[in-house]
Amino acid sequence: MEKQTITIYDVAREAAVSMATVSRVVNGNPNVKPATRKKVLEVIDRLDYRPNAVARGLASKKTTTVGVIIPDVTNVYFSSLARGIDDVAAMYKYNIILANSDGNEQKEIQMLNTLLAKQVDGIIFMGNNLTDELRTQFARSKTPIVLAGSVDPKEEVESVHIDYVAAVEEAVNDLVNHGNKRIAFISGPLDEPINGEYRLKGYKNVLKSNGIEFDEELVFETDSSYRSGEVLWPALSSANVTAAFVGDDELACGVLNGAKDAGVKVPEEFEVVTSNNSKLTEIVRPQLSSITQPLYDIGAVSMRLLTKMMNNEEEEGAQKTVELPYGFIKRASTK
Amino acid sequence: MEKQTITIYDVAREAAVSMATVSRVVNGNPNVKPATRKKVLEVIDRLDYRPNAVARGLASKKTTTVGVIIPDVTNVYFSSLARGIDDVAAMYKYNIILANSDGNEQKEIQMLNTLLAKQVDGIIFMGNNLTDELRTQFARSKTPIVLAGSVDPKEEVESVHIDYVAAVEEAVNDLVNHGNKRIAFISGPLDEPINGEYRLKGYKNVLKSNGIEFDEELVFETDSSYRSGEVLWPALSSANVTAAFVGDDELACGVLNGAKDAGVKVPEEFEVVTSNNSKLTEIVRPQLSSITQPLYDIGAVSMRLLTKMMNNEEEEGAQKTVELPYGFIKRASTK
DNA sequence: GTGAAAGCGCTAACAT
DNA sequence: ATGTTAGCGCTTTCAC
Repeated sequence: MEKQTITIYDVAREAAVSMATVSRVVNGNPNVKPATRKKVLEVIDRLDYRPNAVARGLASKKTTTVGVIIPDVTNVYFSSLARGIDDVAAMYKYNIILANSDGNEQKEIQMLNTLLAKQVDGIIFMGNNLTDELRTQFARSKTPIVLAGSVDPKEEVESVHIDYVAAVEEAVNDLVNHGNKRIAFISGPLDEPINGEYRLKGYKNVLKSNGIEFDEELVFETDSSYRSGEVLWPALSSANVTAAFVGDDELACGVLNGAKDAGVKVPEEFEVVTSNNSKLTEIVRPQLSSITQPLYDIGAVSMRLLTKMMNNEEEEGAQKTVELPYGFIKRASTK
Repeated sequence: MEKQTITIYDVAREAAVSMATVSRVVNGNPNVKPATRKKVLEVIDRLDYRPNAVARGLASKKTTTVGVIIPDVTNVYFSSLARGIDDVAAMYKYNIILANSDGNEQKEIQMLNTLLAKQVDGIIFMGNNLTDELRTQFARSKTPIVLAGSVDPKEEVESVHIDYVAAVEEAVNDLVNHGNKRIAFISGPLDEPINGEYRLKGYKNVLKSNGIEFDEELVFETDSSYRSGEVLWPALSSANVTAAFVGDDELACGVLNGAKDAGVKVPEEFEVVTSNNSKLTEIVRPQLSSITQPLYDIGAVSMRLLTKMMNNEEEEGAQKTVELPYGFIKRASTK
């Protein structure tokens, strides 16, 4: 004896009204006489009726859910963005389908397609490399998409992020001002525009305006893991580096600990600045000076922007790119 | 001129077959002549047809999506579980609706209801306090639910976790073996069973079997934040503590740094063990000895269990509780 | 192996 | 203010 799912029709019959009326009260449509509303509400309560969102989605062509493609929830940078996204989503009554991609293009494309199949009303994409293939796939559907915490070099897709070039300039400038000439540039894959294009440009700009020659040997490309940073010191040391700009906090913690474990004095002999000001920067000793990014806000603003796009509230010809303010916080890892 | 969404019916017409047949090839039903299948597939490709998962969900009463209620994605403990959940979900072609609750019962109930309204096929609940109200709400629906990384003291809901009592016993025993008599018990809210019931019991058990009297003054209840740990040293110090068991890694990092910043030598003068063996334990100096929990696996196993429940593959009268093995890793924060 | 037809539970005109 | 009636795009018997 299966428990029968109870539908809008059951409520209508019990309340002796039409399903249209039930639908109206469920959806808060004001065109219902208070007495009727009350009666319907009672029946709904008595029958423990719950509107079926799937049926509603099919009929209305809106699912009030948005897809979120994330490289890895386990990474604080991304989970901070995700939290901002979810909070704003909840505020606007949306839910989030979260899918981990590991930054793998094939997975990203595949996720995108399942999300579209599930009729999400919009998509937030976090990823470090917006390939052409991906851009093509995006274009296939008319579902609004925004990039959170990343950049579309071609500026075809809406995105929310900070000015990476300027932020890195500020950080590296600090290092130069302390007299450092040989400053390492340490980051994840350079084929990710955020690293190879923007951050590197900021780094080079500062060197140039200070008359320091750019030295290819001081660019260290790794993955962004703690471990990769930890084992980097010997290489840094033999390159006679006295300071480092690092593009990721976990990586920076590794670099810092690797140096310290080798007996190097920080910041006296070696200065480090990092990029994301996540919790980690305060947990290590010495605490890490860092560019500050409003991670939560980047997520929140992305989602807010997406809600506008989903409601066609977006101004025509509005800028595709939202730049949020960055900052710099000096801690003990720099002089 | 809106781009018309193309449906199964369009494909049927173009391929000169019935929609039933199209449905069959889309769903991999073998009862289709190869030639027909080929023809249909061609049309699907040509028309760029994508099955509408919402319509499918309405007709089949399965959405292939599961709800995941999580206190905070930003917390590594939970995000690690979440990653395990999502990976296994993906493996079984499910998607995840992720909702942050902040451990707030009202939000949890509300999320639960939206998830059910969205007709999720199952739910994974992460939370530290399974209240009666929540249990009642769970019972209202027949949707399978499993608890990940937490315990239902009444054992009414399926759950996956480690043996917290035994794990804490092992950790505290280590501390006792090093000659410590005054060992602090530091954790988040004691009204969460995992803290106030299981962990505390393990702690007391060890004291008892070693003839050490339990001292209420050595129990420190805080929230689980880094900051709360950081400011705890003065209190610990005046309680003449020589070691501490801590129930959360962030909290433990705070405790450790607070002590170190006050000039205390770790582990010589003060030993610390923590509970979750997250990345943080290796990032701080000295590195933290810790209970090890297979976080990713707890998530993965929870999801696997849920898939079985969703397919009614679960053995009748099977144990409601899955206990995964814990471990203990000695690092530099203990002698 | 294939088709016809009846829903799935709801929204959204359109009437009244 | 309320009811009637088509769908929404698909799955799923049940025939053939």
